[in-house]
Amino acid sequence: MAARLGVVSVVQAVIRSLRARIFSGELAPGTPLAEVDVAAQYEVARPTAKAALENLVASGLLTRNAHQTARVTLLSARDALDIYRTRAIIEAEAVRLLAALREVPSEAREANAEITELVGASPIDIIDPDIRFHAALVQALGSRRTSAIYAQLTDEIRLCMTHVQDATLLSTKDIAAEHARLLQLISEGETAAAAKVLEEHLRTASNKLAEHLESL
Amino acid sequence: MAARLGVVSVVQAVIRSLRARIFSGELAPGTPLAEVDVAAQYEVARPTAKAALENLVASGLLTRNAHQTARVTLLSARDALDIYRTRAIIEAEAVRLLAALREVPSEAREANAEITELVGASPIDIIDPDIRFHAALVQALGSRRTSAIYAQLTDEIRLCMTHVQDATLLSTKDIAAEHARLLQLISEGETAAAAKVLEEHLRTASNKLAEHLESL
DNA sequence: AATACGGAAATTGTCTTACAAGTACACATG
DNA sequence: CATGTGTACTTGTAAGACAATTTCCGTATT
Repeated sequence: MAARLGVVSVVQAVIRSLRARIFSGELAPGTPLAEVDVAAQYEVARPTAKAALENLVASGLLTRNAHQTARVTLLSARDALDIYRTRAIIEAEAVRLLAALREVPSEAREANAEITELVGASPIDIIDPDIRFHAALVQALGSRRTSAIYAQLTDEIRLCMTHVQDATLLSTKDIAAEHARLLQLISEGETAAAAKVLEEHLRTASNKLAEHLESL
Repeated sequence: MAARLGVVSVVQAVIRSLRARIFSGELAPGTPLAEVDVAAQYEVARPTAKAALENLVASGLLTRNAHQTARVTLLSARDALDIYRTRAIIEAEAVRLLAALREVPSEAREANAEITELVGASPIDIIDPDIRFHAALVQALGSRRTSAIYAQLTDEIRLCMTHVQDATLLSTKDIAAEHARLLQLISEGETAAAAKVLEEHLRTASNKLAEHLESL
């Protein structure tokens, strides 16, 4: 049950901290993270810092070439479109299965309820429930590997969000409404229609996102 | 252009060698790989061996718990079904796109021609062209991340193959015939039928595979 | 003045050594 | 025979050092 403790290993702890700082926006895209600096900041040995950085590079959160210092990944518009296209493949399949079973995951319903309550809040606050909503759909597939792959994508999706930061790309109300419509189609067993709504939902979101990234 | 050289870094070289040995069957599933042993074999420092092992653990080729020596992953029947289910999601989407464009990737056609020529050969020899056939379909999606994810899955697929080793699960002739039928449906623009054939192709393969793994 | 060359600084890649911490297995003991 | 303990083995982390590579800046040349 070590997973419930905050620290499993020093490397893991550093990884967690860096991830949190990246997602919070404290470490903005492009920020350099040298091994010695990270080691000094956390008071750990350089190999430890190195291992943490390599892990984050593998996740796509950091980018680095050989003999160059790692930097927080700066995603392009092309990247955003690619990420959303990939997630759409997985989520569409999940939605088709759920619709075939006419099974609406309770976590998805709860996450969307949370979004509905946050109509006036900052767009940053809806990132978390929004991600939980979509993750709940994928989770329903019940595939360990599909979920793992989607979790990886989720990291990059969150990174996308930090790029746009406070920019309001879509209204909270619209998002909640589209989610609700999707859940309704699932409950009605409309597999094709549900998949179509999801794909359209992701397409409009990624277009807005790409448009915003292009303007940077 | 360092990628064309055999050695980019020592860690990478060790990773490559271990991967090859795992896929060749020299390192059978369950084989323990202690850090000190790997370091001694390749005459590298333990941290270097450690980094290589950690990379392979991340790929799923090796398995290890904290403070325990890594072992070549032993896949269960459940794992095989999960792997094939996940790859089916991605490949089905690729096939649907290709059929919509009526575009048959030349690499897929060439890979299947290679399989056809190997009707009498050992089942091990068709692993490579078979994997290339399926990879060509996914490559056609033109998505960097989808391809990367599929490449990861490919590692586990190859690992599956080493588990069954010489066991003839499906006849080479049948495989080539199903591939040919799939390509034909793609060229005819039969999106739904092509996807269905692919899913059936993967389902029968994974069932045979799972059945065989269950009996171990 | 612009460009090419050369060198110094910074950073990563790897190795060596060392010790701490955890796990597993055998052994002794009740 | 079951249980607890201790030891050997393995991994986790640290500290220091040197090699290799890249980047950047200053200098010299055209």
